[in-house]
Amino acid sequence: MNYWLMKSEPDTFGIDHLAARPNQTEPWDGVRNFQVRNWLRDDMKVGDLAFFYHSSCKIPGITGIVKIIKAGYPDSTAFDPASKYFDPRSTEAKPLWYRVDVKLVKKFAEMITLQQLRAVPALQSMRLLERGSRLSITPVTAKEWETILKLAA
DNA sequence: GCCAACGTTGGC
DNA sequence: GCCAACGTTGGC
Repeated sequence: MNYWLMKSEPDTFGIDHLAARPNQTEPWDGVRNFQVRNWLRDDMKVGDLAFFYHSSCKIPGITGIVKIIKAGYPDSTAFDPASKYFDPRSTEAKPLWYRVDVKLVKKFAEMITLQQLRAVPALQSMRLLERGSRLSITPVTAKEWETILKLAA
């Protein structure tokens, strides 16, 4: 089983949006980066857990945990000319982009801020914290996962 | 709003 | 296949 960190802008789709969804479930679509696409398509499995991260906001940080409840399948927003994620290179016969479905597991009482994460020596090599890291989904090691969970306690 | 970092595009 | 230009991300 793998661990992940998934970024979202709280103004667009934050953890409270997810909490308000029927079944607290949502397709994670709109990813248009090949590296992340490969993880979505090949590596994110049912039962994997991910931190839900708020980015591009006043206080960025981890706000909770979600679970992958459906593994990679074609992102149909790429087929829809009306969607802002439309990509004519992707077809139903040969899909280019993928998504997974996530379900809310837990919203933290207190957000773990990016600033807090940076201050933890055990997290220095975390993918998220790498210089210039911009990927909307990044892998998290089991060790990092445990370390961060303790911060949430 | 600025700007560093970096992925993608497209001309050659 | 190189690489400059461009666009986007995202923290500050």
